[in-house]
Amino acid sequence: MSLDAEQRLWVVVGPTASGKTELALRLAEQIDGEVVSADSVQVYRYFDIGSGKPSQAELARAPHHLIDCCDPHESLDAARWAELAEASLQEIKNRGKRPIVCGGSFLFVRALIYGLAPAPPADPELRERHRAVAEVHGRQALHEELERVDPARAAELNPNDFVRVSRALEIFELSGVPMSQWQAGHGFREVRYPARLIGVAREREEQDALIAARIAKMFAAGWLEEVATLLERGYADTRPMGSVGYRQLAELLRESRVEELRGSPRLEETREAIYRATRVFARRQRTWLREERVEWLAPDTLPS
RNA sequence: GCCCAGGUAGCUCAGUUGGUAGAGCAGAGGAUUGAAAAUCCUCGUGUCGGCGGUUCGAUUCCGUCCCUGGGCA
Repeated sequence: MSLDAEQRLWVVVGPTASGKTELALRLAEQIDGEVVSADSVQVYRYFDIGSGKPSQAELARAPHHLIDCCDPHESLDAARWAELAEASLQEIKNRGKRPIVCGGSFLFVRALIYGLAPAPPADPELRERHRAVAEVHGRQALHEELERVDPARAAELNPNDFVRVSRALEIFELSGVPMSQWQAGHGFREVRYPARLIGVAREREEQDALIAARIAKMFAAGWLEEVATLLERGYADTRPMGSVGYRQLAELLRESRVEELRGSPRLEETREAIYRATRVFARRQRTWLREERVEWLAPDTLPS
């Protein structure tokens, strides 16, 4: 192991179901490390099965951080996650251990490694206002508003991309400074944590098969029942309920009860839809990773 | 066997008053600076079921055959 590798922050990346958890655990065991999860759904308590949280047995193999760290109503965002992750890194170092970041939420990973532009944080009231404007006047109207205050950012965004248009407006309304200006001063140029990105290389077909197997396992483990319980407990409108799989199951459970769904064709259709949505998600993850320099390891091997 | 409704993109379907056709989903690629498992963008030639006929020209009209539903026997 080179000195350089020792000093850098190890980050296990890769598309969903590619084997990140196992690789991270084996690394942790090898170097006596602790795992910091970079997963936008696993941070939420109670969303256990469908988010693919590590099992009890896996959790026992190494200490884990940022799993179950917040309530589903809290809506943890990338900036807040990065703060928590930094705190975890510090804590681990103080203990004389080594952290291994592991996860598939790459904006989170980027926010940790490079930080985000120091623009103002999200404001729920403004977002609600933007939503209302878009509803009444259309997304175009919101984009036109952005064109007036931040033409540079407006030019980069498609008017339909409500989420980003709203965020750009929000930044200007809160700070009086256009988002494009905040970005120009930041640009992901400064590396705060030099990182070594590692992933498990998979053929496309193998990857699809792993996704299918994983979904089958989740249903066998009682995913449908988990979602039904979460809905009963009032988590219908939370962030994680909008994630892949939870979203589809929640919709299904809006009109049907668990008992009538078990083994039904409708459940089978939903399972198919979840499989497809997961593959689409994995594709988007692959797009993120193309940008980064990642060491792709053959399955069941460890980095040198 | 007869009657009715269909057979159009991998799937579900729209459409062409006759000038060889387009949506959604799927699939592929891309973007991504506090919603990120979110959000958004780009990419559509397919014997328009087969064979004949009418026509300058048929996926469209006519005939016939095949297939799939449904009804009557």
